[in-house]
Amino acid sequence: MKETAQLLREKGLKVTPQRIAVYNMLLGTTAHPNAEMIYKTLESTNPTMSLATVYKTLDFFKQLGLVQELNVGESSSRYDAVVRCHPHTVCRICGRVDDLHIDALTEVARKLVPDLDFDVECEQLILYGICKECQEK
Amino acid sequence: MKETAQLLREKGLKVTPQRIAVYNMLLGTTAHPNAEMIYKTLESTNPTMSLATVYKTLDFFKQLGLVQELNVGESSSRYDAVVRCHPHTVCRICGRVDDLHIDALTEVARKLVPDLDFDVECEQLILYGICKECQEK
DNA sequence: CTCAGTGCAAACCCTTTGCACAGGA
DNA sequence: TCCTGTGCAAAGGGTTTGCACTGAG
Repeated sequence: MKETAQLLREKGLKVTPQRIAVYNMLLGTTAHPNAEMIYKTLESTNPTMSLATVYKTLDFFKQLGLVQELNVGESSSRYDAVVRCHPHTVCRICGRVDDLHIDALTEVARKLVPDLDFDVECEQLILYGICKECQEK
Repeated sequence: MKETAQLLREKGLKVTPQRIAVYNMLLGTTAHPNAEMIYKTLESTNPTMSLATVYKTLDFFKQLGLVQELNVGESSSRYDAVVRCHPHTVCRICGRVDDLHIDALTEVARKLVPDLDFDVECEQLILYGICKECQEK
């Protein structure tokens, strides 16, 4: 994708096939993959890609604010190209992680917080439970 | 503490000095320590205690619902003897983790959720930001 | 041409596991 | 006594690092 290359270039970064591949992969999914999943997905199209590069690239994007790291209690981190704070649901049966597009939660959290002696930069809401598919089984 | 021993006994568990020590340590702190911190704290009073036992004990308590595992994005998990779902603040400067006793947040989250095809069992809200002490520096 | 990015393997950290011994019930 | 819990050391999984090579600018 051309846009990704341009985005990186604008930020003054070197544009490499690996970086483009990782970022595009994240843009094209809502599955909140971890490094391993990203690596496996890109393996076929980018045969020389290494897992270490995936980690380095993700870390790099994170510093730049292009990518968000998400920790839902698993052993490995998941990644999201949507960097705006937003709530997630995590199914404890199948493990799927979904976005919740309910701004109200974030707004309420923000309103209740000013009384605290705490300067909130980002609020992370995770709902643990059972997803629709797993309920039906 | 006698209560801890009794609590364990009621649940039909063996009462060992290690289990009592770990549970009491968690009851007596609001610092949300990780396994390493618990181990270091107990080292002086329980010289034979091993880190592996701390892990095993914490895992055991978790299964029993006596302790809650908390993941705030660090490499290691933190633990809390308060098992009721409640929000936390995490300072990105000093790393301290504090409890937030604002039920309203949880209630709002619950109210907004029924429309979803998702059966929520526990909502976890983490506010990332800067604590009072770190703001003052 | 230069220097940052990549790929590999080794190192690293946190956590779990296997196994013999110790100590609660 | 019996069996579970403990402690040690080794293994395990995810992530990071060191270093020589590659390739983008």
